[in-house]
Amino acid sequence: MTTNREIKCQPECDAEKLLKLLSGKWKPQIFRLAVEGPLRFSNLLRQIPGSNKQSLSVALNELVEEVMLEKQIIKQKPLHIEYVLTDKGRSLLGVFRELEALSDNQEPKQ
Amino acid sequence: MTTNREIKCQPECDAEKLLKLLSGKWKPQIFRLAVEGPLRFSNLLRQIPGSNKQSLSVALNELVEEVMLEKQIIKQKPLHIEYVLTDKGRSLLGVFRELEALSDNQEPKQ
DNA sequence: ACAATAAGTCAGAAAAACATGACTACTAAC
DNA sequence: GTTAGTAGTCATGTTTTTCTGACTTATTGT
Repeated sequence: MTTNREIKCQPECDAEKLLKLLSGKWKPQIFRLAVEGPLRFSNLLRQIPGSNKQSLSVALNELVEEVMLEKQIIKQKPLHIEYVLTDKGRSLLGVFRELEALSDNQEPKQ
Repeated sequence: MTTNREIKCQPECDAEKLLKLLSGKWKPQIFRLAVEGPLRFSNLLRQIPGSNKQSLSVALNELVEEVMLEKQIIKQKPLHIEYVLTDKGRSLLGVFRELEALSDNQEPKQ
């Protein structure tokens, strides 16, 4: 009889996989930018100073693999690729909001 | 005029620090066990298969440092140490619940 | 004094994550 | 056919994280 079941997560549960998916070095920034609109590779490189092609490429592929982003080939004049937030990806915003709420509350700084 | 400000987080914001704090290899499991009651070092080692002293020690110290856990010396018969979830630590459960809600919803498996 | 239990620390090794620079593939313009 | 733009991959190297096993400190029991 477990009276306190506030977290029901098991060792290698989905929640932990999800957490891991969010916590790469550049993933949070990618999310942050993705909510503002479709991402393009070369833009990301410019918009995330200190990052690099390889790491961004890996991060994007992982996020596409987990259906957080969708990769779309835009067949227009200069033919390019857009990474768009999926519904699943969008649903993760709640997690970020929770995190923000906490850091706002707990470290009010003056 | 940013019309879509769903995430206001800046590159090295508190939310990302928080995320990083949660995402060590053993931290989520430590949290999961901490909500069920005070932790003891030797118990953790047994309860988290595959972990090791060094890593748990580092993780616990970080969590204590960030006031997620409190270290208490119990002056009783076999004199031992307990790591207890603080209010701050408890407030992080919301993040885990968000994560769980998502993984439940999105991968219903059957 | 000696052994046992609890809670670690420390140095070094191994594994995982991340970064760099050179290179590739495709398209379109000149 | 050469140049330029976009979107990468690849091999390699560096850095960070995690693991292992030996050692330490403190308390209690015999």
